[in-house]
Amino acid sequence: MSAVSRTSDDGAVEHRRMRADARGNADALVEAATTVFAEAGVAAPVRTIADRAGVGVGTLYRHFPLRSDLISAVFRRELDACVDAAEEMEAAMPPGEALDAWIMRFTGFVATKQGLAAALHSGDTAYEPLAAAFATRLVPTLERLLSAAIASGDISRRVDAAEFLAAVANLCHGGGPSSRASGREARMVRLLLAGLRSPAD
Amino acid sequence: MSAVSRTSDDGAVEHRRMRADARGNADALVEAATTVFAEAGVAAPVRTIADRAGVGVGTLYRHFPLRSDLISAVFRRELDACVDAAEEMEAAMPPGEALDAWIMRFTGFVATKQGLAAALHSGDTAYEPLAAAFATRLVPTLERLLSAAIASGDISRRVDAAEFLAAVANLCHGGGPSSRASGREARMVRLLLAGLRSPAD
DNA sequence: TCGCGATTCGGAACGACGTTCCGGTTCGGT
DNA sequence: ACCGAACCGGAACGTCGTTCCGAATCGCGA
Repeated sequence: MSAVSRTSDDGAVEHRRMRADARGNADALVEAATTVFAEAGVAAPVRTIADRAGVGVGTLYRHFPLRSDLISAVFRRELDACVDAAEEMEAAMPPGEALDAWIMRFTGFVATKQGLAAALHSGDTAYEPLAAAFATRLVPTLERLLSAAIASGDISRRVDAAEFLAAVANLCHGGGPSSRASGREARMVRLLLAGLRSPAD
Repeated sequence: MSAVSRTSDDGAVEHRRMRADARGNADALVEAATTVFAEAGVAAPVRTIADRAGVGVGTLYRHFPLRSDLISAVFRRELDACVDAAEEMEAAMPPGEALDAWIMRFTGFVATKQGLAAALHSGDTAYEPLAAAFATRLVPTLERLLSAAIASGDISRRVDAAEFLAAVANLCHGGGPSSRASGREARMVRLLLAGLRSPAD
């Protein structure tokens, strides 16, 4: 474990001690991946991303040896925004509402990422670091929201935060790039939230 | 639409007007696929199935031109059993319990079929006939159960049967071939069911 | 300013996969 | 027993993820 100032803790791009061209390519790759993922989902062919970045596949693999590294780099920013939103919601509304609002926020995040949830639960070991990154940031946030909502009496059931998060993510897989599918997913997520209110058996 | 006696309505094996060797191979393929799907999930390589059946890939594609045809053939029997179970449950218990029991039965069915739900929602058009077959058999069953439970006052929310079914299936994707994952999924499905009891907003 | 070595680049190459295709084989009615 | 139709098997093609290495490039020290 040589300690040479990693910019992120998930194996993504190192921004120090890098040649200028290398860094330029890494940035171009993240940008290209962002576009391609949005258009074709996270399962998009690697070569498509490399081509769009004007770079060979070798270069892509040099910077992101694991497929999950590239995905992490692309979604880390949005993930942070999602976590930050929780703090604002906690401050602005009662626990029960904050919980609902944040879950719906999370739903919106996942629903637009075609194939993200599928990748996370594919069992493919290559995605475990990515799943871990999500869990590290998201699970504590949800735990806080759940605890507060229980303390205030807004919800009556105690559930495992990781389980609940995985469930919500799973609920958002649905029907490819089609447009109005999001309505269906949101309805089912709301149903799940309603379940938290119903008395435990 | 030439009407020459199809044994099933989803494009699977024709059991009439077939040479004896052809039919033997078709049966061997279904049997092999059953084993392989159970061991490695529905995404298992085609060649694995052909090898296990002692047959070339050409033969496999001759009998099942669409991947979904093979999957249909394998799961149709279990699917029928699932539908039949609903009738027994309706006769044996009150509507609310019957609904719960059948949904958990369905959960058990889907949970053991690695990748089935993922395939159904992959957006790949090859799976649309399969999805249609599931919907045709399962949706009316769930609609009946839901209506009865509403009429008896056991549940208070009205939901779309197809949506709910898709949601339950999605909930069961989780974590690959690992063993005790089913507990998590069942818990979340129960939470969804609890949501049906909570008063509509 | 120049040179040289470490670093990075690009794409050819490999293996796995789904799918198509066709020459050879086998069935089964006559 | 014969012959055409139906069927079989696996070679072959295109796509994908991933690895590998000779060639090109950068940037530090002189």
